[in-house]
Amino acid sequence: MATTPRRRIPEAAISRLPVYLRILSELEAEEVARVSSDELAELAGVNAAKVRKDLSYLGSFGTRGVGYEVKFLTYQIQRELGLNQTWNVVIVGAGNLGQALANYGGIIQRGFTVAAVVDNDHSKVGTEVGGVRVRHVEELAQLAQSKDINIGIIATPAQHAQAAADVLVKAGIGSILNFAPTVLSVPRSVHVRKVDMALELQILSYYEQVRRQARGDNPSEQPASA
Amino acid sequence: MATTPRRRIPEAAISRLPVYLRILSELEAEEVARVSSDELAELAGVNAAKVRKDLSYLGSFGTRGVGYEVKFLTYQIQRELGLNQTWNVVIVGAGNLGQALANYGGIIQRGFTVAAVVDNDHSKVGTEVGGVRVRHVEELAQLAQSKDINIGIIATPAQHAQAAADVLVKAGIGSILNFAPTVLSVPRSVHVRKVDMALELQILSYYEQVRRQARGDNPSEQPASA
DNA sequence: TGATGTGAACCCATTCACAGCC
DNA sequence: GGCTGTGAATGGGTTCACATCA
Repeated sequence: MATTPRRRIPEAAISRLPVYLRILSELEAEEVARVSSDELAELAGVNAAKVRKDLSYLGSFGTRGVGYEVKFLTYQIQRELGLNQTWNVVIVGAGNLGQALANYGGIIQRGFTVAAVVDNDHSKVGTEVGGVRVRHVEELAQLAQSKDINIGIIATPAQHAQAAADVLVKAGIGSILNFAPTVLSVPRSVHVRKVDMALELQILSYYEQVRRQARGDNPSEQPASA
Repeated sequence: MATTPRRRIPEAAISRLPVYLRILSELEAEEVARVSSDELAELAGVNAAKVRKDLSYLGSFGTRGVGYEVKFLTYQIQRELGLNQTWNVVIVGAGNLGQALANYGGIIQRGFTVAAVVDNDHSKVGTEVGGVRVRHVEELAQLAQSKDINIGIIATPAQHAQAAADVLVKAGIGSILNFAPTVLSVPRSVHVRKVDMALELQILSYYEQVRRQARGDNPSEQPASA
């Protein structure tokens, strides 16, 4: 026990750390050595108090009157997020999306390795996707163990997403990234995050509609072609 | 004025409405006529009070002692989100991602039409992607006007994302869905939503690391192979 | 009776404002 | 002097619990 007392960091703050991290890596590429909370806030599109509060959860890594050392802060955030180690992921579903994800090197980037790709379709098993041979989904539990896989990506059609989640959970995987347009039912201890373009578009639709109504437009069902 | 008094609906509630909508459409496909807040909550993975509160922002559409009429509630949520009309979107960037988005019919679904695809690369202009001819990004403002486009999707490489956003804003587009791993700087009135797999994975990494530490593991940089 | 709709209580997140330190 | 770090104040969102009504 007592590796680190590990203060509880609010979920909202955690979700912003990767944003700061990305900005810091850009700054490092530009050989900027130090950054203030004001600058970082500007670049991250949030306010400075939030940046300072978020960073203060990690510890006191800044220098009063000066700012934060870019490299040091990068290291600390990576450490906090667990990005100083490699995580093995499995992609469930070797269709279009699964293949795209496995091949898109820019997405599965430093720190994440596609250790396995599985599918329930026997005709796909054995083909090569993103540098690994596709295995049958029944082998998942065994693969997860032997390859130390902790994160699963669901890239199946909607109707198979829940079954995919069940298999992942049974294989002992605790974190799931869900690309299927489906609400997954999983034990409370499992973390699920969702990537869903349709949802995002529908939310934007709302704000566009508000804008339209504010302008006084009255789009009675179908906007006229004139 | 006074199209609808339009009460302010909390952002958090808005972001859940598309989830309810999707569940309702599944229920409708299964020919379920009524649903209670308890059932809906279970299917949406939230608690029942939240469902009732969210829905109450739209009006009193349920029946006490009974529940909600699936079709009627669907209609009301669609209406609230502006999904009873068609939105035209432009995709900026005709590379791999842009092409995938334009072609993936399941993503650009009912209510959204890919009215234009633009790119800054002249060699791509004129090719056909997702049923439309790619136009040069300089034509965007003109296209936005003539085709009544309100939503832009950024599918460019990171280094061009801000320029893409600038062009969209200048063209009068008020809502942006950003697939590039970049924080966009836009006027406050513009709504931006982000789809970013790498960010999501990094957040999951954090929770896996917490789990690992809770188990007492001590993965000193590289986990040993034993 | 049973489920909605909603004020009130609670809780988490954001922002303020300034003490503390370089 | 300037910027961090952080208690305190504020605000928004969630949950509770019950009055209300079919």
